[in-house]
Amino acid sequence: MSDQATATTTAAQHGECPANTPHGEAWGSLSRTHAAVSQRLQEALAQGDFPPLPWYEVLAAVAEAPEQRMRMGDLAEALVITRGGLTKLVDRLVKAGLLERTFNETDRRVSYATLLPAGIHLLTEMRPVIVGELEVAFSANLSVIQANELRATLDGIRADACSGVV
Amino acid sequence: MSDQATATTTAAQHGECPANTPHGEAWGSLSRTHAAVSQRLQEALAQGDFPPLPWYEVLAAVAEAPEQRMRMGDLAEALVITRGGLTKLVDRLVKAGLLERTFNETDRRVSYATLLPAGIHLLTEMRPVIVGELEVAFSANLSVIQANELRATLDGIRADACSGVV
DNA sequence: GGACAATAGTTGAACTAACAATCATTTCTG
DNA sequence: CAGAAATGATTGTTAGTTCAACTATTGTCC
Repeated sequence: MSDQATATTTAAQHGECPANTPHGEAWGSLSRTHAAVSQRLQEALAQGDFPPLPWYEVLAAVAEAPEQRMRMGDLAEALVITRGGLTKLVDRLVKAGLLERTFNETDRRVSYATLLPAGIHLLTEMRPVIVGELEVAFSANLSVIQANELRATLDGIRADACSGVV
Repeated sequence: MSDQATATTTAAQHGECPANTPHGEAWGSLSRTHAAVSQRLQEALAQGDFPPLPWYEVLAAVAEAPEQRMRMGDLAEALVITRGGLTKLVDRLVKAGLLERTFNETDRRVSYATLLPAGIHLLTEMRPVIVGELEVAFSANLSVIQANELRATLDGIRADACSGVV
């Protein structure tokens, strides 16, 4: 145990620790950048007395859907959170009068999260805050072309991460 | 401000919602990709009866630091989590025998999270799982050169997001 | 048509993380 | 040198998330 520890210690001290694969480094940057930007957005929202970031994500996702409504399962998948978590998140937005639950007559298992006028209104107030912060964080580093390239790269990675069980 | 809301409401109803700026889209991809890859890593770790992803991140960060130890504040900043959260996270790793707390004689405010042999050993077991999953997710989409470009891009964004208060 | 599996969503318990307040130590300043 | 400000870390509280179990509805296959 001690000799093994000594050996690894030496390796790390020499900087030849095998963690630093290019993809590992890229993942580290991705993870930390997500946390940093997310933190910045949360701060900006809190400063304006707005609800937390997940509320915005729900509203934005539903607003883009046809008829301003989405099935719970689809919404959970779009936000990459669990269905149980989404149920309670939507509960809070419903309680705040931003969403309502509507139902499907032909398949009574499914329920929709449907945008209410108050939700649309709040979304229009939150959006400039989000967009403004993102411009600050992204504009200095990314042209429009580069932003689209970045998006395409990340979407490709996500596709592999999801269907990657194969 | 109400006319502004009305105008935007109409826009949303017509599906020409202005949220889709290039930077906004890039952020959406970044956020969802982070969640998807993170989820995949968590699943792989759970499947091998390994501790959750944050434990790996702590161990990996400390392992790369000189003398396999880091000040709590620096570690929190590196992982982009709060100091309070880190205190309790390190508590769990200490309780598991992976880290120990050590102290600085010259400044007795600071404490270090110091890697123990068991932590080094666990790290060497977890690393191939993480690296393997990342290879699957990234290799199909990214050459080594592209991975480094992605890393540089993301690091630039993070720098702006952190120092961006200006 | 009726049992069985599959799908959609919700609920309760355990865990995790963030926020604010606090303690201890050090540094600055008059 | 004493007191105030700043720094480093921890603690209690609160809120949010996940996981597993559960209900309800629909589809499938003898």
